[in-house]
Amino acid sequence: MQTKKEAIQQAIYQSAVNEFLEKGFEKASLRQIVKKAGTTLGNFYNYYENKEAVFASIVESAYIGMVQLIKNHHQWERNDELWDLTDVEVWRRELRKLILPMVPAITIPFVILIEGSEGTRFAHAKEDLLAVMEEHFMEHIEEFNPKYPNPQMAKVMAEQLVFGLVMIVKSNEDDEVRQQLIIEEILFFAIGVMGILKAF
Amino acid sequence: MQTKKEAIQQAIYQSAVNEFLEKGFEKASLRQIVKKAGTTLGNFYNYYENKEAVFASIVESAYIGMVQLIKNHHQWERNDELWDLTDVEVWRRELRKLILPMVPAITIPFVILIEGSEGTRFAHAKEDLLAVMEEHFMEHIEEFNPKYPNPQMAKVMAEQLVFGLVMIVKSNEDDEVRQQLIIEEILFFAIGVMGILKAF
Amino acid sequence: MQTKKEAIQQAIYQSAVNEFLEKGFEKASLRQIVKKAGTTLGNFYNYYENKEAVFASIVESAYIGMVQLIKNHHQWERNDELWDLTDVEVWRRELRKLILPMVPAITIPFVILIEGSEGTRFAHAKEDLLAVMEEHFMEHIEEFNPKYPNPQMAKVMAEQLVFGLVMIVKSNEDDEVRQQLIIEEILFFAIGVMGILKAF
Amino acid sequence: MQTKKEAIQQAIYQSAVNEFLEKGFEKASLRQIVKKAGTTLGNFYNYYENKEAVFASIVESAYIGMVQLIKNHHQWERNDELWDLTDVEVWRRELRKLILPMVPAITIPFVILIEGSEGTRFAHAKEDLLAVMEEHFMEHIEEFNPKYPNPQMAKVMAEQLVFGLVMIVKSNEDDEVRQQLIIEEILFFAIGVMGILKAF
DNA sequence: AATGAATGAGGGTTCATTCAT
DNA sequence: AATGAATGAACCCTCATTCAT
Repeated sequence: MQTKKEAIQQAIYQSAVNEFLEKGFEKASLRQIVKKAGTTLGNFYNYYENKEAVFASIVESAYIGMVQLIKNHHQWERNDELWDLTDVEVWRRELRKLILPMVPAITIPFVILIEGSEGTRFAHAKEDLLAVMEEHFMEHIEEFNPKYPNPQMAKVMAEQLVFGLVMIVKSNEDDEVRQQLIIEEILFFAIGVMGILKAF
Repeated sequence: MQTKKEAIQQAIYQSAVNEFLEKGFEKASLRQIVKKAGTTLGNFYNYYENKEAVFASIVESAYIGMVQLIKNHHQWERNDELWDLTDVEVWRRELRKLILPMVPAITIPFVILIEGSEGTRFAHAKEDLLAVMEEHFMEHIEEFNPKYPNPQMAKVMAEQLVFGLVMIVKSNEDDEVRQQLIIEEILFFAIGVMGILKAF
Repeated sequence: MQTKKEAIQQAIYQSAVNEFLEKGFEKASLRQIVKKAGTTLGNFYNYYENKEAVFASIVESAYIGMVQLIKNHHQWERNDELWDLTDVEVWRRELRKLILPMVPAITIPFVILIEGSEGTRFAHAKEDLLAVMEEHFMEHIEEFNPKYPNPQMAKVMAEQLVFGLVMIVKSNEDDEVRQQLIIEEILFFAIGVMGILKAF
Repeated sequence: MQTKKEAIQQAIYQSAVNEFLEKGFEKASLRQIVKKAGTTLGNFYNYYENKEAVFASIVESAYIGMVQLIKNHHQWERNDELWDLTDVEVWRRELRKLILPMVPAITIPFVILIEGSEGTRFAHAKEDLLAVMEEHFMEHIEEFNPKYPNPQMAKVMAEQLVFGLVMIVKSNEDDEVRQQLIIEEILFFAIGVMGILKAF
């Protein structure tokens, strides 16, 4: 049975998720959070140490997952022959295998971590991820067309891809749909990147 | 000759641009703006009616430009044969002609309008633009592959493209470079979109 | 045998002693007290009525002792010939006899009563004691040099002596040492007072 | 002419002096300060950066004076023959010459610095002064009676003397009286210390 | 044109105490 | 006997805006 204590904690947690998702850490108002959770400001501090603590309780595991992902980033595409494929549908199938394990990490807490961490000790998370991804795109450029004249696109691609994943999660609540769209998103990037690299 | 009055107005304006770009309208602090502009809080109100007025003065013409762009969106790609091209380099050349007139609109005020309008009467601008672009992507889907099973990608694409343009402007101060990257960005989208549509 | 109930009460009591000694009544935090006592805020109220009650339980007997002391203050130095002595060492010996009975009253609770009572019903205790002692010093002045031009020193002496006793207790945990220093303290005052009175 | 601005600043300053003197930094309430100054909490921040800033404005020069005093502490009693005097009245006269230059430093801000600094960056000032004074008393013990069995009294003396000066300032508003009492206070200590050292 | 004083609302946080379980 | 949830007031501080000078 769920005790009342847990019910309120849950209510605060959920209300905080909504508030942080909508406004980010700094703009989020504890007064707003507790009001929507049906309790009082003083009582909030019986459940969480402070504003950052409830934020941390939301994003912490997403952060840990992200750190893992970054640590293993050299394994992201092991089979190099992937890039030789020309049939998009085959590509899609191969990508799915590659991407599926990462999908469960891409959730609302992940979105809050990326978009709403300013002002917290997680503020560096977004930049860390972007740095790795930029480097990753850079490696593709080096490999496929070292003479590509716009390497600044690596950074743009990194930010854009992360932002795209964030948008997919925010706009779609169903897990199946999210999964599908994430595959499409990454396929889209793979095709686009190869495309602009080819010609020069 | 620039009078002193104009100089102060300019200083406030520029300081406000920096502040709004960095923090958005709501988080921006008038105290910070006037301090960096070398004047005082009270004097600010001799030049602008209030916080939103200076924001508007920055963003207004970018907004008008955007509205124009939206109004003419059906003309964005007049020559349909464009999509039949297979040589990327030719595509790039054609796109350049198409895109160049739009480039001057994609500036810092545009970025502020898109990213920092929350809490102002321009808050809807971003959504308006996204709506048109989503519709635009939708039309491409209808035209090239009506059976494409993930039409939600139209929205993702729209948000992503706008965000990419914003990132390009924020990360690159040189006009030439911005222009170049904007072309690449749109080329990237064109290729990517055609790619994921092809297979189904 | 000490029951568990008594053990907790003891723990709270001791924790409160430390907290009140360190911060005084008003700055002391019940949360801090119960945490260090290993129990909870709610449970505290099963043992004490409120914050002031636990303070009173610490300070009460010291207060009663002090009231007794004050009531008998005319007996503090019965043998007037004491003041005729010139040999310091003899003085020290006589003072010891006089002072020893008072020493057990000068303890940590006494210190808390004097230093930390603000905000409680014991707040007046310090002033009461000081008033009597000031009067006492005044009597010495009257007796030995009625023309002494700085009778305000009586008040200063009173405050200083009490404060000195407090410091001795706070800085020295050993009973023997405390006793020794209290004798020295009072001897120091006796000599000093006689000294400044003599000359005028 | 005193402008209104200065009047309010003065009112806040004076109100803060009273509050800090009475309660110390931590217990002092800005709300109380501004209420007594006849203004509002928000307006306080037009005059001072924060609570600690107004505190600093009160004690800063007293602190600087104290640091100077400590730096020169080896000069406190240059003429060693002072201690050979037996006539108290001569002693009093010599002490007066020695002490007078220090008297202007012993003011209300000094009292606040010593008694009310906890929680501020001046918190160490009291201990610094006490350490030097304890050492100073220790030197006297070493010089006049190295076998004195209660060297812990050096610390007690230090705390007591400082406290005595504080009390003199708090209890007497007239500068002449303060001066007179400070002389007596230090004479009292000189006599007392020499007295308890003599016998062993 | 320029200053900055003044206001009032809102921000996060700590507190002693009460109460249902 | 024990828990800790709940309350409401107080804490320091920042804010955009108004206004008298």
